[in-house]
Amino acid sequence: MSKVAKFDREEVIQKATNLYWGKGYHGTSMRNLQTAIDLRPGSIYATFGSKDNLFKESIQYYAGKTGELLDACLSESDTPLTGLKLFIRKLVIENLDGKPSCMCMIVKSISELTDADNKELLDEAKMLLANVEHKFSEIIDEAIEQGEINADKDSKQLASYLQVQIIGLRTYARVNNNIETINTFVDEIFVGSPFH
Amino acid sequence: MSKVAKFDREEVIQKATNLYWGKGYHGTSMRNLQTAIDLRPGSIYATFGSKDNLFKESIQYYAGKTGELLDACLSESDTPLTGLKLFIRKLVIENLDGKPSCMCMIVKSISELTDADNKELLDEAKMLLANVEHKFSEIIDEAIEQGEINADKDSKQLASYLQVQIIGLRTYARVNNNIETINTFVDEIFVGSPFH
DNA sequence: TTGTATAATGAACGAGTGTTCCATTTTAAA
DNA sequence: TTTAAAATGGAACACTCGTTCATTATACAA
Repeated sequence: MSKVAKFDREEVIQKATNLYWGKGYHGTSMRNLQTAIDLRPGSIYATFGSKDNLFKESIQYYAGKTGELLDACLSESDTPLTGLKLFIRKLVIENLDGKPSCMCMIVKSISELTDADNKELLDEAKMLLANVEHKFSEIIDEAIEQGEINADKDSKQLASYLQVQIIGLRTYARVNNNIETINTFVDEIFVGSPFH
Repeated sequence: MSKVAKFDREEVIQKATNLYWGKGYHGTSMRNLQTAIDLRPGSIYATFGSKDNLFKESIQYYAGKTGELLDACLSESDTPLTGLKLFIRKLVIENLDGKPSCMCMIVKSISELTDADNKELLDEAKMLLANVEHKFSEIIDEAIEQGEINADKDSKQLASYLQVQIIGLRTYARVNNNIETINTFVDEIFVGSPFH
C-alpha cells in the first residue's frame, strides 16, 4: 500500500528538545533543527506542522520527562518529603553539567516568550509549570496526612515556595555553579521557615 | 565647524532598553528598534555600532538604574538591612505592572544568551549580576558591623542567598503575580533560616 | 511484476534579518 | 556668506528566516 518505515519520532523530539532547551525558541532556527535531527524540511513539516508546534511538542516532552523523574524519586523514597528532596537535589545539582542548560526549559521559555508574539506557546509553558506546582501540592498534602509536615501548613503555599526556590537555584546555578553553595541552599529549603 | 545637535542619547538608550527588556535580545529586531527609538539605521549604526553593542549599552544602563534604586533605598532607610528589604520589596512587588517585564533584564539575558552564540554579551550580563551581588555583600558586612546581623554569618553566602530569592521571586511572579503570596515570600526572606 | 499510496527530498519562495552606503541636510566656525 | 564636518534618511545588500511543493524513492497489495 505505502511506504511505512520512518525515523523514530520520540528520538526526533528528544533531539529537538535538547536544541530548543539550550538555545531557546528564537535562538533555534529550522536550519539548526534540520541538522540536529537529520530530517529535511518536507519531513519535518509533514510530521510536526510548524516550528511552533515542534516547540510545543518539545516542551511537553520535557515536562513529561520531568514528571517521570519526580515519580521515580517518590517511589524510591520512603516518604513524600524525602522523595521531594531527592527530586530537587537531582534537578538542581545533577543537572549542573551535561545537559543543554542547567536551567529549567519551561522557565527559560516563560522568560523568553511574550504574550504579544507567542501567546499560545507562553500559555502552554505556564500551564506545564502550573501542573508541576499542583503535583507538588498533592505530595505535600500526603506528607501532611502522614504527619511528616505540620497540619497547619498550607500545601499550596508550600508548593509555590518550592517553585520559587527551584527556579531561583537553577537560574542562579548558571552564574555561580559552586556545588557547595548550591548544596547548602538545597538543604536550607526544607529547614527554612516556611516548612518548619 | 560641524553639526552637533542630536537626539537625546540617554532617552534613546532608555527606549532601546525597554524594548530589549521586554522582548529579549533575539526577539528584538533592528526594525523594532528603529521604530521604537525613531532613528534610521544610519544614525543608529553611527552612534552605537551594532545591535550587539546597543544591547550591551542597554543592559549596562539597566544595571546602572538598578544600582541607583538600591542606593536610594539605602539612603532613605535607617539601617543597611531595612534598606535592603525596601529594595527587594520595590524590585519584586512594585515591578509587577507597568514595566516591560517583571523579570530582571540581566537574568533574562543570562537565561537567553549562550556561550556558543553570544559569549561577549553573556559575560557582560554575568559580570553585572556579580556586581550587584558584591554590593549586597558589602551592605551585609555593614549590617554585621552595626550588629544588625549576627557576626557569625558569611556575608557572601547571604548575598548569594538574596540573589537566589530575588531571581526566584521575580521569575515566579511572571506566572503567579498574586501580591499576597509574593509579599509573604518577601517577608520570609529575612526571617528564614540563613539570616537568623 | 506492476500499480499505488505515502514518505522523503531539497530546491525555491517571499519576507525579514543585521548592516552598509551615500546623497542630502544641518550645523557651527571661518 | 562660505565652508567643512558631522548627522541624517532611506534605499539597497547579502544573507537567513520559516515554509511550500513538485519530484523522487520506497514498500506493500494485487
